[in-house]
Amino acid sequence: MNSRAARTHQALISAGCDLLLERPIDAIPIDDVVAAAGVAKGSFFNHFADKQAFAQAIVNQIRVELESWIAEANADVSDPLIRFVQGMEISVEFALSDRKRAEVMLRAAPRTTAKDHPLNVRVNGDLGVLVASGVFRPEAEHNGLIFWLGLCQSLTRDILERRLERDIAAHKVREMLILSLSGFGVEPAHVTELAHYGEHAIRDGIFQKIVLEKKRGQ
Amino acid sequence: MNSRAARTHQALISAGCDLLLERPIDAIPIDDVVAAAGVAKGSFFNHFADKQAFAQAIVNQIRVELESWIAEANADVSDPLIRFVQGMEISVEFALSDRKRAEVMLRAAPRTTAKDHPLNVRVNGDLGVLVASGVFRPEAEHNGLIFWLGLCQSLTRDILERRLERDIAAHKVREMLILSLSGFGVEPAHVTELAHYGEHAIRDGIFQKIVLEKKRGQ
DNA sequence: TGTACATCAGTGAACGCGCGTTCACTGATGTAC
DNA sequence: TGTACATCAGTGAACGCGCGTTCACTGATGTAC
Repeated sequence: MNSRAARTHQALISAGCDLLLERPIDAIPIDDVVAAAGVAKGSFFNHFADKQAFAQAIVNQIRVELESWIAEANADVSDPLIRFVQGMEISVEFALSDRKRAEVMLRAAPRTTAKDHPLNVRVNGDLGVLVASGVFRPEAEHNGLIFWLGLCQSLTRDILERRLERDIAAHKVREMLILSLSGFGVEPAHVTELAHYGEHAIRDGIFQKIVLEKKRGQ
Repeated sequence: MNSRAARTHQALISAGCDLLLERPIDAIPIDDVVAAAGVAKGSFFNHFADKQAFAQAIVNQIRVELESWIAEANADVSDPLIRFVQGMEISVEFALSDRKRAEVMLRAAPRTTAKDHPLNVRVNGDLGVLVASGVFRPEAEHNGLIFWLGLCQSLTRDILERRLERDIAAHKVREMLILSLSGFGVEPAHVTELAHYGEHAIRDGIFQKIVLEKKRGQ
């Protein structure tokens, strides 16, 4: 795809993303998309088979980005518990530094609880290790994923809905980590340490670089 | 409203509910609704101003039902912790005995985390009492609601998505209660007791009567 | 580097149909006497 | 209880417009020589 085509393609995706913030895809006429993107109506069909494929493409692009962020943040981390916790932190960073995309993704693809969903398979593996090694209590083995995903999603939604500041969000991450890691049965001293670390990771924006780099790179 | 009108009204709502299981409201032509309800197209507009009002009416009816179930189950319960836990159990019972409505509600109205949402205000009050009395750890005060709602919703979604049997769901409730109540800081012996009670409440369907009574009463 | 040609994306007017909404008419239900 | 009338919901054909999709044409980009 040459650069002109790439520009048009991205303009449509971006415009679609903006519009998806306000209303569902079925309530968005293609006229509105092309007007916002500044291209002719016919161009839309050079790039997407139909409106559904368009919506799919938008959500896919976001999902792939999020996956790549998580992969990058966890690239050189060997402790499964740190990887586990960083998943929450990346999600929160996503909500803070790329609000529009985060909101569109949360709305369009309510996170499935399936263990074999691409976003979950890594998390679930780490969870198994943590139970096997006795860091997490045995009850976490089968339902830990549902537990964890539910509260990560709830936390992210709260940050997005209430447009929370970074500092407030950081504090919230600390408390959520205390509640959830205690629930998993992690030893209290370790919980405090991880929660403290998590709060500062968000407050200091240590994952911000990852998110913004990828955002610019497109 | 006379009985003929009431019948038509309910036929439309029921048909709409069935169709909402498969696709979003914008993808459902009114022709399909009236065909499924067995009434003429014009009747639709005797009852609803437009399609959006129709969707709203469906979700409202479900929300009111769920609220009344929770109110009924908690009517003569004075212990805030029991009320709290029973909220999860009613949600699960809802998913088990009235799958269609539960699924439509979960899809249409992703539960907000707002403290003043009608469904949340009672829960949040109980939470405050539990923190003040030292049953829950202090970190639960501001973020306990998000934590709790997130995992209740995640649990319900899992049961609906995977069409879980009652026994499996009951076991899941037990484990989720262990994880979450431990997270809140409830004393271990009490956690075990509540989780055990919760599992049997679902397995024996003690809230089923409430749900089915209201369902039939309409 | 310049020219000629092929390819590929962009353009926007036109089409047409799906679907929301209306409305004049019919038939049922409720009420007055 | 029966009759006459008013009210109210049901009916479905007809309308019309919003919007998805097409297409013939234009202009830009890339390539061969």
